[in-house]
Amino acid sequence: MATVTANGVQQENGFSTTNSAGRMNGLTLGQNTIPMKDHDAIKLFIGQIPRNLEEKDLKPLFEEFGKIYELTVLKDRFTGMHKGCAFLTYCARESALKAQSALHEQKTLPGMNRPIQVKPADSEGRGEDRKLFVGMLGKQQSEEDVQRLFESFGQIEECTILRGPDGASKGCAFVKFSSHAEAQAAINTLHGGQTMPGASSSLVVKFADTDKERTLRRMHQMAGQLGIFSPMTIQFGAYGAYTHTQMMQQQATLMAAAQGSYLNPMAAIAAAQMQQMAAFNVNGLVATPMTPSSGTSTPPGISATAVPSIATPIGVNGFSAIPPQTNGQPASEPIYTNGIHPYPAQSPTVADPLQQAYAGVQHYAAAYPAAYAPISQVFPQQPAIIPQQQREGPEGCNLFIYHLPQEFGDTELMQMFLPFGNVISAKVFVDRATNQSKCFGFVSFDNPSSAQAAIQAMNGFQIGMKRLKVQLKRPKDANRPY
DNA sequence: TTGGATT
Repeated sequence: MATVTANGVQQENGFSTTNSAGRMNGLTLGQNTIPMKDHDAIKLFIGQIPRNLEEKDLKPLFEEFGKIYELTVLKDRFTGMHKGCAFLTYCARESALKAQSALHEQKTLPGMNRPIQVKPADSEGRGEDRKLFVGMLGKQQSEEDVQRLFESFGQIEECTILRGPDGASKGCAFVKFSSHAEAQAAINTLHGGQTMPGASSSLVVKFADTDKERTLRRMHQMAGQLGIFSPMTIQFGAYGAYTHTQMMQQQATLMAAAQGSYLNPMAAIAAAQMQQMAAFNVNGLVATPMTPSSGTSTPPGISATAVPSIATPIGVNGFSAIPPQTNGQPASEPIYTNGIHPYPAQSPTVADPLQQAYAGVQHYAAAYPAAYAPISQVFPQQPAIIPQQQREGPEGCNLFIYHLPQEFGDTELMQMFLPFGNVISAKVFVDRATNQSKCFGFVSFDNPSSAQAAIQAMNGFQIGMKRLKVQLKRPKDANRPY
């Protein structure tokens, strides 16, 4: 309990709040003490906190080292969800140093599998300009390995490998030097210079995102989340903006609910944020009716009235979705509406393996009429500025595809698998240096039966001289030794 | 030949 001494200096637990320098940490007005902090106080970042601990629960743990000026649990800006970390400022600088040495990596809070982090917040050292993001590390490389790699460039203040919830490395890290120049020197020498064992491309060394960039990234990620509504059910048209906004609100609500915060006011804030994004997010995927000859039939989930009239049953990016039946002639050149052909101008001959592939896929599409819908871009003059998020579906919904034609990109991959269900993500792996496809990729559906149907139909599917290999993606922890 | 990653 706090007591007030005769001279008005507040005491807690028998400790004087006057620090070693003789400065008072509290301004006492009657019974109320307004906390004051030293001018050289340090703001600490506290990491690895269980999400069920709030300020009141954390306070006792930290008060042991001195009077707390401010303790704030970090919450997600949009959902209000506890982020598992906090900022802590003691009134006295010394308390911060004591807490750091006593607690940092020294104990693990209940339910956490990594030790608590107690260190000066990034805002303290204006650390952003000397902090590096390191990508393309081998998954088995440790903090020590990374430290060895960087130590010759200067004094390393911090080295952290990013890990998933299970402790597995994400193949990237943060390395903070004591100066910008040291960090720059490391970039100059190490970036792109070598490929780590097990990494798919050469080492990436760059300055870490600033706060602003991080915020932008978050927004993009959130925009990408929209994709959990499959392209099949997303539509823009005369009422496009309304539909889109509605969808975003719904999305925000779902996100809040999914994260366990139920329906709280933050969802409304998130919805407002998303509306703002709606203003520039026009990665408009639109499903359109299947064939001209069956104009009354509409694929599941598509409301005929909402289909914009300017959309036509022509795939913009790859092959036509119309089975080549219009006049009884064999498949002719696909129709491109964006003026860009997916591969260099070539007269389409039957001998062209890729053309065969396209024709084959078209043929395949024809065999799955109910599921098949082409993709069109409704606002062709507006570039799709939100890139397709790479996202995994639930277990059993993610496919690994090998032996893709070199020319296949994300779009072609997606179109090839659309007949089997809602593709929530399609990603062809590309070599960073050459921008060339590595001829394998991933497709994620929103349900396992679509994935199974795709395996059944497409595994062994011949394209040119190669046969596709289509199988379930290995789960992340599959090849971990013990 | 198994997701290009930002506490």
